[in-house]
Amino acid sequence: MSTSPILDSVTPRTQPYHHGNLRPVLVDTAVQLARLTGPDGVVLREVARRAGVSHNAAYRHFEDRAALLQEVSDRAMADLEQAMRERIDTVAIEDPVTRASERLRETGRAYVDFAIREPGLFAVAFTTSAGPRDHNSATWTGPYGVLNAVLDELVDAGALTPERRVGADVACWATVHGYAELHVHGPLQEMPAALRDEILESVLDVVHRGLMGS
Amino acid sequence: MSTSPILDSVTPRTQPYHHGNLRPVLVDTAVQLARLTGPDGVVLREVARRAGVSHNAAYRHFEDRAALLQEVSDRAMADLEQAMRERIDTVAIEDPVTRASERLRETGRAYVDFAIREPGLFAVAFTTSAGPRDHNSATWTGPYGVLNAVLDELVDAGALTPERRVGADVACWATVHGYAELHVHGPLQEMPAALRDEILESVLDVVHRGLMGS
DNA sequence: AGCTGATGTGGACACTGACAACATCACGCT
DNA sequence: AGCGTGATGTTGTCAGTGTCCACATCAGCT
Repeated sequence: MSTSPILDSVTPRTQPYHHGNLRPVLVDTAVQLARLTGPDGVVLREVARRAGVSHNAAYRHFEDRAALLQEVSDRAMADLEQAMRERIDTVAIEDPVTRASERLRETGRAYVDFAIREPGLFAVAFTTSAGPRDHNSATWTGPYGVLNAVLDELVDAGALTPERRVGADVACWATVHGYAELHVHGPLQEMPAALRDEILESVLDVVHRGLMGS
Repeated sequence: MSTSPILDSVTPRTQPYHHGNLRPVLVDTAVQLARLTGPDGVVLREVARRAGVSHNAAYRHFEDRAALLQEVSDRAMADLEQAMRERIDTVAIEDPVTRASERLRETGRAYVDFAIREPGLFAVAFTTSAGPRDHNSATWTGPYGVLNAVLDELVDAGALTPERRVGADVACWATVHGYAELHVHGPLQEMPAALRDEILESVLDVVHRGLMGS
């Protein structure tokens, strides 16, 4: 049936018509783009291009561009959580009080470091936020769950009173989140890294004293 | 020369060819759009449409879409600053220490309130941030300048030691900024207003204790 | 063998930011 | 008085994007 063997050997699809594994590849590609350029860089057609597939192919796996972005956001949140867990586990201190305190500090440092190291992912993580599913701290997972667990350790160690435990999660979260935002996308972008780290320590001091007294 | 008097009486431009006052009108329109839809809503063609002018007219007054957005950002920053100043001036307390403390709290409340009340402007204000021109707190104006002034009042009143004054600005800023972000664009959007205000007070308590001891 | 549903393609449409060529007009110079 | 010149506004165009629709391909079941 071939009119020309040349066309037949050159033209035939080097890739099968059906990719077979497209969805995860699309997500990976989108994550890669998000790391480079943030939320606005996650362009449906560019993702398809890099996946070696036609534009529109993504619509078989995602409702929307927003749906794909949400997937990237979930991945970013998971990455952030893991970064926090890893850093927390590096604390090797016996005394329960100082141990819990230091673990809280590492939580904050990990949060800010992640934002600095992965600005694109950090941005995507908080652009399409479905928010905490419920207001019950116990069942919550993700970065917020990690923070809550560490704060509970402080209460168990007797370093944080139950009264001050109320709202402490939001206070900690807001502080490191704001610090990260101001440095990553905000007006403090140009601050040298050394100074940034130094001031972060003093900010963590403020939170520590505010929660547990001097 | 008119082929038809009807066309001549119907067609003539109701508006003069040159707008005469376009630039400020464009900025106003852009601000209006930003309030409704945030940074992404500031669409050059839509701004021109609402100003009753053709697309591209804006290019005679702004280099870029980014340039127009920067103008909106400046306006938003000025609005935020004014909101803070107004709220600060409502504090009517004699005792210098409690007066300065309360003025600091009002600074934070005003910041968060503005973000809640004008989410679009708040977002634009921090999207295109040129950042503090210099790291010298004295010459700085805008919201950051207001904060620094209030913190200096606390030092003058003897409530805040000079050592703890270092980095206090960033600590305060980060806390309220993070609190605002989490509530305006972030995972805490769905929190009821009453609870939001209540927790903000406890967060401000943490900052107060952290800076000035219990 | 043939059907069917899932998956991928090609083509369109409306929208956007940006550029280039042209139109209009206020103002100053001769 | 006339002219021209630069600022301002317009029209036309291009590439790029998200999304919809019709069609192509193909694996697996009947």
